[in-house]
Amino acid sequence: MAYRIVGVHIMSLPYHIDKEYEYYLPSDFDKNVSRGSFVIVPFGGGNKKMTAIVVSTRKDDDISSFKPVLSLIPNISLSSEQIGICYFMKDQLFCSIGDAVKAMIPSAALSKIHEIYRALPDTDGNVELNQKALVVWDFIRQSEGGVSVERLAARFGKEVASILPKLVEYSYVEKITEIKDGTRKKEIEIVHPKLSAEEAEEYISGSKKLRGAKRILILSYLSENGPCQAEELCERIGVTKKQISALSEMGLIETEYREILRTPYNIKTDEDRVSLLSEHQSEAFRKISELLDAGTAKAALLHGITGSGKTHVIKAAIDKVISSGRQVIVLVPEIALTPQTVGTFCSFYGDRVAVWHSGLSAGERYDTWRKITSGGADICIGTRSAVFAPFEKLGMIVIDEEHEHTYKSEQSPKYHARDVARYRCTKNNALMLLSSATPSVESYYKAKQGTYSLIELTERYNKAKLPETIISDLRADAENGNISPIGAVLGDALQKASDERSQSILFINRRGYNNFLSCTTCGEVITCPRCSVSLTYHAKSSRDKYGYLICHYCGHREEIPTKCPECASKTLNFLGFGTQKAEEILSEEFSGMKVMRMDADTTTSKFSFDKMLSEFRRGEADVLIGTQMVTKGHDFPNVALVGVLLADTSLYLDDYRANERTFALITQVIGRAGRGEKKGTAIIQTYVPDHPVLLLAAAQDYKAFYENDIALRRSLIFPPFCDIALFSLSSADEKMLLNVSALFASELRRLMDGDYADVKLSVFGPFEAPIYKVNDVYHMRFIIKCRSTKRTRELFSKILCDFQKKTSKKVSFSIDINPGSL
DNA sequence: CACGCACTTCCG
DNA sequence: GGAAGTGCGTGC
Repeated sequence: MAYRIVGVHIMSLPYHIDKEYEYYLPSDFDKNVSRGSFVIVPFGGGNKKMTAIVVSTRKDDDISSFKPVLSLIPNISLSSEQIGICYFMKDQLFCSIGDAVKAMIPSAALSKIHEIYRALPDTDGNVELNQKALVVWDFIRQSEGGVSVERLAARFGKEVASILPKLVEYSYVEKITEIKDGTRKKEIEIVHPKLSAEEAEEYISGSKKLRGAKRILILSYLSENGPCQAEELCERIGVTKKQISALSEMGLIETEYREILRTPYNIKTDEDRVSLLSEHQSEAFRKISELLDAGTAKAALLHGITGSGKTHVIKAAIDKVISSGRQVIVLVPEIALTPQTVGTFCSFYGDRVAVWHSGLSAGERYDTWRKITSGGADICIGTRSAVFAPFEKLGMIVIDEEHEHTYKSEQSPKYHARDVARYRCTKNNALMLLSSATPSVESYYKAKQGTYSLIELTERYNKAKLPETIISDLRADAENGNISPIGAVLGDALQKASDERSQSILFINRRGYNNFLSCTTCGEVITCPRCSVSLTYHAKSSRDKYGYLICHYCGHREEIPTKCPECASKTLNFLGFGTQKAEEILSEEFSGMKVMRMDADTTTSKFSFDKMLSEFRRGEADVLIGTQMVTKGHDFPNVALVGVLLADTSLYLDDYRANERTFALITQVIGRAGRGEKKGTAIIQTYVPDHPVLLLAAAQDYKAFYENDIALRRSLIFPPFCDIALFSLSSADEKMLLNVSALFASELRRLMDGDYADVKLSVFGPFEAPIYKVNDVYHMRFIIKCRSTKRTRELFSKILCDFQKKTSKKVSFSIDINPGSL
């Protein structure tokens, strides 16, 4: 008789042993097991129960060499497309299939395996225990219902792991593995009247006896008002759940449990809202329309200057996809920072929208997931992980503000939403629509090359005016002895705005805290001799008494110069200061103005963020000073002045994307000024007023910026002309880490000279990570310029597996392909 | 000679 | 990752 054999990937195994393992299905087993199902299997010498996903099935007569599948996890499975995404992620990102699955599905959907130890009653004649084991046993004996391993480990430390098997062996305790159903649906209890009005009346009037005035009250309420939610009933007439269930047991009423989906957003449809497309917008829509009609996978970049009404075009495209019976995913950089985008879509599409982001509770995520799989939504709008929304007929994925770094995951698996989106669109013959006012150089390059269709919106909607932009030279202030972060030009403008009773926004770059060295005389910034990036200051450590400057790309390191290499003056200064300091200074220098500070410290909850914004909109402060979050699209009609305190901080971040980020940031800031009737002013303070990126941003000339930057990247070989692989090694044992890093370097060289001579790599490293020691763990890294081809990935995968197998577990390895920052 | 531990091996 | 297997040092 033939048995079914399933190939599975076990969920929590490290990368180097993550492969397909085969198990047989016992003959009486659930017939529903198929590719995509989740199962529990015994694994390893101890036959530990593990969650696994089925990726293949076949038949075989001989099952002698296999272990059996233990059980099927109900209510969840992956589609073929989703399994495909997992393999794609494993191949591209060097993560296990299990890690990919975890990134994709809500954690609440998978059952959790709990190991619980419980004392056995009869312990006579047992082997004697040592002191420690006795204490542990006593602890287990005293806790009713058993204790989890986690709690024992927390109470007695890691050594319990060696004690517990003995306690089990000598029958002091038993080990129970329970599988808790993770799928907690939220249900509401609805109470129905069961009696006819006449029958109920008999109880209410007292002609039929029923004890308890409250019970009679329930009957009379139900017969008058019909079915009611139990909680509401309790609240309205002051009864308890117990009284309801008592009546239910007596058969006088009926209770029904109905699953409800938790929706954290209050969604209202606003069907009156009709938007007519301008001529330019119609033209853009027409091009997108063609791509949608093509019937094959397409990708497009919608490049539209701020205020050109990209959202209207996107909305029209979404309408078209939905009316053809397919579904849409809309990705936004961050839900909290784009409430109006979310609000807009919700008002257009009502409850056909599913909102997905990291702020959802586990239960809310699970409900949203179910809403999508059950066909209850046509649009999923959300952050990065919404790219996995389980639609079956995906027609389009929109990535709004395509250049934002939040689309790259910082945790493993370190995927980029754009790459997953492209994969999904290819498999679904769908359209990937990127949208931005300041596209990433990589995407614009692809558009220029023809990989993406380029759609441009060059005209401002409603003829809104661009603000006047002034680049203010801080060196002039320095010469006049003004060391305040608010220069003369900005100071005057602030005063003037205040006099005219209009508001101002000041933006300060959160990044860049005393981290690079600049000459206040000539504006020169100390940069790396081999790379076109600034050197980062590293504070002194036990090994370097005075601190040093380092390049994060090639590892170049030098002492802190005492004079400027360009003009020889001794006015080198560390640049960068925080929002708090700026707020302080502002209040001192402009005592009449009310200042509001908005940064990560003052907006700990999403609630406070919205609250501050509406306070500012109501005019409760003259100046809003803050980090990145003040630059995101909120309409403040009374804001006429926008200032950037120091544009340089993001220019000289030691990252090849520094220019791109600065350009995007300044463009965005300028867009904040003069949204109302007044013509706005934007003031950009800098020590390098001639810097081309600043000039081009002030002129809002993206194309010139792009040409400039792409040329730079071409000559220095940075993406899109290569891929960057960041290999990280970390360990608490510094000496071992250094040894392994050296070993890694020589092994890499050996492979590059031998079996993988055809793979072209430029290896930089090993050198210390920017933050060498984190939580007593040391970090080393290699930066490798390469092309992420099949062969390159084979090489990376091989060396990663080899080292994880060979090296002691005290050192851990990871790869990040094209990291968000370095 | 037993046991405790570091280190290696393998998991279907 | 984790359990079992291997080999060696220490302790009565």
